[in-house]
Amino acid sequence: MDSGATGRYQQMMTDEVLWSQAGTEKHRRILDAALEMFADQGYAGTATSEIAKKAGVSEAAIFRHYKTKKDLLIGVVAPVLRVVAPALIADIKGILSRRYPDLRSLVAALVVDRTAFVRRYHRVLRIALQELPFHAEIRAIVDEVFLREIFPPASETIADLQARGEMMPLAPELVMRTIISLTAGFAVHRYFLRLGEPFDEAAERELLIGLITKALGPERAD
Amino acid sequence: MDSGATGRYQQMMTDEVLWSQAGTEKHRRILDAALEMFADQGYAGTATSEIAKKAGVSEAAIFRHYKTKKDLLIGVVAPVLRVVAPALIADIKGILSRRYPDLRSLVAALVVDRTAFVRRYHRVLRIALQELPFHAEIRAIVDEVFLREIFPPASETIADLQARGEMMPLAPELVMRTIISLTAGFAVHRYFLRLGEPFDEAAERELLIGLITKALGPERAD
Amino acid sequence: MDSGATGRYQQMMTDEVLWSQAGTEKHRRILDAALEMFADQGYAGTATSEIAKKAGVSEAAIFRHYKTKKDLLIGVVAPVLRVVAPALIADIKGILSRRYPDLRSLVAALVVDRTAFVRRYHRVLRIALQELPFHAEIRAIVDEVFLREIFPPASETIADLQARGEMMPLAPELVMRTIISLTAGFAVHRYFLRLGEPFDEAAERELLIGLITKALGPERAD
Amino acid sequence: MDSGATGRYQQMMTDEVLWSQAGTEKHRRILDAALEMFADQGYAGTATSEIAKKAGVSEAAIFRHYKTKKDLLIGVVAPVLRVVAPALIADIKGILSRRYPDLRSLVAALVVDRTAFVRRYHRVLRIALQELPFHAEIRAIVDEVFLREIFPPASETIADLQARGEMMPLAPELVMRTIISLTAGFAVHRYFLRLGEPFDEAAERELLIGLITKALGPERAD
DNA sequence: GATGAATGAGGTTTCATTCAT
DNA sequence: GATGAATGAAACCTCATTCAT
Repeated sequence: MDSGATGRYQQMMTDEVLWSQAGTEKHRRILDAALEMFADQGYAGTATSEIAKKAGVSEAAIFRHYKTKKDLLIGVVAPVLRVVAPALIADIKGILSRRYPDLRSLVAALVVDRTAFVRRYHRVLRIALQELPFHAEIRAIVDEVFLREIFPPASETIADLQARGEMMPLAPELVMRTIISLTAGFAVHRYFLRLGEPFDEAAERELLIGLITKALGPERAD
Repeated sequence: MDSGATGRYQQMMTDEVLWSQAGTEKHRRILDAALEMFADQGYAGTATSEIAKKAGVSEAAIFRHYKTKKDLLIGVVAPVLRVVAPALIADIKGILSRRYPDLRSLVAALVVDRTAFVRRYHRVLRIALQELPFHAEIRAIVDEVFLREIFPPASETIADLQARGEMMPLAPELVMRTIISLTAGFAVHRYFLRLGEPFDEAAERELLIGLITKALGPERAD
Repeated sequence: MDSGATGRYQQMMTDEVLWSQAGTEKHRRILDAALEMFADQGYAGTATSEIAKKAGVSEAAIFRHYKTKKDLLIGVVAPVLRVVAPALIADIKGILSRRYPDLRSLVAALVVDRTAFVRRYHRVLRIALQELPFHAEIRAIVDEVFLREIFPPASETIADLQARGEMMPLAPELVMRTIISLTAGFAVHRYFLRLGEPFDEAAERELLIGLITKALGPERAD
Repeated sequence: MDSGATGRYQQMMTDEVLWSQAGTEKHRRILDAALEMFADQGYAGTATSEIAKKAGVSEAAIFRHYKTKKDLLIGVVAPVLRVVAPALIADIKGILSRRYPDLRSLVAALVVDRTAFVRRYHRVLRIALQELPFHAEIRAIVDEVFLREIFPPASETIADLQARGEMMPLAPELVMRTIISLTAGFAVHRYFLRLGEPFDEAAERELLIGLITKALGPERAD
């Protein structure tokens, strides 16, 4: 399901690589269990004892690796934000360095890539999103990664597209917010609000691509 | 602060009306305190004792009115969803029953209305959003209100606009998702990610209106 | 066993008066249990669960009254230091305001009083002594009570005795240290190092009185 | 710093000699760390993990040398009590075997010796004192050393002095208690209640000597 | 001989909830 | 109707100790 454009990191970023901090098998199981339970029940709604049970370890084992429950949360969330997000950027650059016949092709490449990312890491992203308002530590990571690693290259690319007349001359922040909003709307619909309906992912993705392209495309003569 | 277009419910839905369940001053203070703390710290992250202290009542007083903590959550969230949302719809109908020179004017009327709504109730909405994944009760209310009270009239209106050639012929779900996504992106940026930057609300709103109009406007000849 | 000179506080300072903070019977039982266990096993060596069990209450009951275990320690120790010690002083003043045929009679009155005090409160005193090095809070109380309420009147009395030629002209600190050291040596021997031997309290007290009198009495011609 | 009268053991009893049980550098570091932490935080208030960290070894290393934490406590405290105290006695005997012009010279020699001892080992003594009530093992050592090695020769010497008319005919236990009480009062003031005041050690020691001499000296004609 | 990982038992504290007054 | 006291259960976390490597 991952198209070739998705980039190399998809294959590499197995959990073993992602959780390179975890030296032991048990440590990895702790992270796996925490990831799943935090995603399902929220951070505050999950007891460390539940995580321990699900991981098949003692509760004390958790606290050997993480001084506090909050440290565990960071331990689960940070790698994805720190390691994966920058890898994404590298891929975006690859995508953008190619030539596209029109904005639509570009958006299509981007969206396919992004939805694959969301599909792969949706549980961690869900946790990060849910806990963002309550944990300054997570906000700090997001701020840092975004401002330092995502915003500058993305701005550059947007400026480039706008210079070529392929995109409306909107502020880069607004462009990014638009793409993120619409993609997130798609993802929320798809992954977080499971309404049990059948979901034709490919078709939906095409519609999303169309919407973004239309919203951001160059102004036509009225 | 609420423009005239905002509709009648704004004036009516003071907290006293909203919390019509609350017969006594104390009851209202409990709901106020719970609203604020749930919004700030999340449901699971807020102790009933904290709510009691902030409300200036005994903990037992809370449990006189609500059998369980979860009941209190519902008591805080449900009125807005049940009372306010339908009132919104009534207003939307009013908005839509008028004639507009073009889609843009319509979207403008809608967006102004919606952002006022978000501004007014953003804390309750935040709670509802945050707790949606964890509480079937809230999901049920949202489902019910949405499916029964919001979706049908909105669909009808969308179909109407599409019939008039003012809007792309997209599925009503997608149209609504698009409006919601972009408005929510705006609101999140505005209310939940306080980055401390100055924020020119009127200008930003114009941009939002432009984006939605462009995304959903009728297909131009290529 | 308390001679008339012992003063009024002995009769008054029952635990009910001492623990006036304790509104409930259970609260008092908590303080009683904590007092006993801290004295027997030390603060760090006593679990709150043990205190709860001995008091016949739930562990949570302890933490309703005292936010932390340390607060409980202070709650046990402070009243004796704050309420009883100053009452002592008042009595000392009474003792000293009388006329005595010689230093020995004065020391006798004092020692009887002091040993009665130690006998009455030896467990709290033991705790205070044991925990003094580890808890700045207790040190602060001792400092305050001593410097503010004990030292000044005692100094005055000592100066008075020295002026009358009844006592060696030593610094008041040293006089007090001598009395306290010898009395404490007596008390430690008597109450804290239970060597199981029979102990003729009255006779020992006489010896103590003699020693103090001799040590502090006026210099004889050599 | 140690005057000549202090005796031979001062030079010998470096920690290396004292902790002759410790074969390795690490073992010695463990004992050093335990000594310091037990003195500062008490036995029950010190975690083995803290000791390990301060010693720069693994926690397991501690348990290689000592089966339990209590064994470590004994390992820290016993040598001083078993090795140093008897050495003291030997010195006392030396001191006492000399002839003194009067009781005061004798007391002076003793006190100088004893305060030097306290200065040298005050941390171990502090631990022993603190933990005495809670550990039968320590009490047993103290009892044994005292009853077997200190009491008999000291009694003999006291009897000797009393026979020579240099000392009041008090029970040897009381004589020893008096000396210990007053010296301990001095030491507590000096080492354990650091009140931050300047402290003229030599002058204070003279006063202590005077007090003991006066308290225990022969009865003058009244 | 030393360690890092692991743990069972238990530490203090908090929680939502009940109940006598 | 309101409260302060009370609590069982469970929260997070720490402890002394063991053991495979």
